[in-house]
Amino acid sequence: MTDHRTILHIDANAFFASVEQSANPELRGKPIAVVGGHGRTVITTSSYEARAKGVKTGMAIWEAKRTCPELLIVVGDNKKYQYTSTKMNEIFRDYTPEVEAFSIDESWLDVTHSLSIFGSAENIAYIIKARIKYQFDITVSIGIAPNKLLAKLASDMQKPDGLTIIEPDNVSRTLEHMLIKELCGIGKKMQRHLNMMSIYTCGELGRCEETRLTKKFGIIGKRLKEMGQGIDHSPVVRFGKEDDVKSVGHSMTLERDIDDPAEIRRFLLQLSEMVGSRARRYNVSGKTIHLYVRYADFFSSWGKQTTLKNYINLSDEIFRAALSILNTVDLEQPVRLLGISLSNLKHQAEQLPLFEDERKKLFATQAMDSINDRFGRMSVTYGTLLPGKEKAGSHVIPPSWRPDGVKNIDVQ
DNA sequence: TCTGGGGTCCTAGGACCC
DNA sequence: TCTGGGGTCCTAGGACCC
Repeated sequence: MTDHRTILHIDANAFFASVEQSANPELRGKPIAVVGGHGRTVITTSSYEARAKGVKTGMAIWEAKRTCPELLIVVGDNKKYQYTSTKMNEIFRDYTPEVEAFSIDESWLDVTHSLSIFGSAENIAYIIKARIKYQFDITVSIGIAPNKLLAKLASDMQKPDGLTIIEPDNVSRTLEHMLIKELCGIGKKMQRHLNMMSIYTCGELGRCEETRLTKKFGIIGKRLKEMGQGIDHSPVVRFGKEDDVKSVGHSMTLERDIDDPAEIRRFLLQLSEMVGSRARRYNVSGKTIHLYVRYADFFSSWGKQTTLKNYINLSDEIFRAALSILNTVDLEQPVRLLGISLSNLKHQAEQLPLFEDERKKLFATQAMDSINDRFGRMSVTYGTLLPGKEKAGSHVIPPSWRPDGVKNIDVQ
């Protein structure tokens, strides 16, 4: 069995910051940072000019400003990023239908069957770079390799505006001295465990006795050895062919820590509406509700879940379930963050409820959802929320956001 | 005014059923 | 009055990714 694939991994450099600089000439060439719109936000992305001065993702604004006083702060605009990402992926699909969006700013392309049309993978990469630069004034780093693991590794090797090719007969030479943490899938903990086994490089990982790895890590031991050898058979999964979404959730860090039960309930209702409206938009309902609380000290937190008999996706049903979880707990500290997610999902058959009052409720919900879609989240909501002035603020969507929505469910 | 938000997958232990 | 055991569903928690 031969695996002669040619895979591209395309990574937009400093994506959110690049989009902002592209949209506003006054930001170009300057250190800028994109942040969320609320009080306790952190740096989501920063431009290369800012990174050169020590600004890093995850820093608090004051911290970043201390590192780089001339830093320009830009509140993120999700719509722009979604639009640009979707358009970029349309460009990718000019070269192969096999395009998989890994996140809002990263995609894999399987160009194996496009090579005869476009000449070479390198050629495709250069054309894509030029088109993205011309159309959006954004640079991308591209990796070309025989599989997804290596293509992603390659795109990371030169930034920004890089193009790195790992030829099949060059794989072992490339991996020999590559540190294991560079591999997608090996994080801090795994790195520490492997280091304790005297494994530091991919070369060492690939040569490690498989039984030694399976003894320590169980089922993934085999996979780890393969990763060290640069083996990866996972396919590029094109748009619309992804697995169904497994959960829908939202969380928010509050502007200030709160302990007033009524206030906590208000935020839970708001989260329930965010989760519910998205579930309804995807046409899914779920029967497991998970409530997550982080306390004022930041370090202590808990999560509790409950599974219902019925599948639900109405905001007030989600709210009631979250509240029933909360009622089983005595809060130990003021609350810093609240989160709700809905899982155990199934696609919902679209059918009208039998009874008049249920139909009315459904129509009311749909009307509310469509108004919120047009005029922004929470334009219309339940009465309990109205007196409150505090809202979640505009959250910057995370890079894990996928163009065209979440996986399968949003695509047609 | 220290430290965001959205996901997936895996494991371990208990309940319950046949 | 021993101690089976496989399968499924559930909760809790951790590691990883962006």
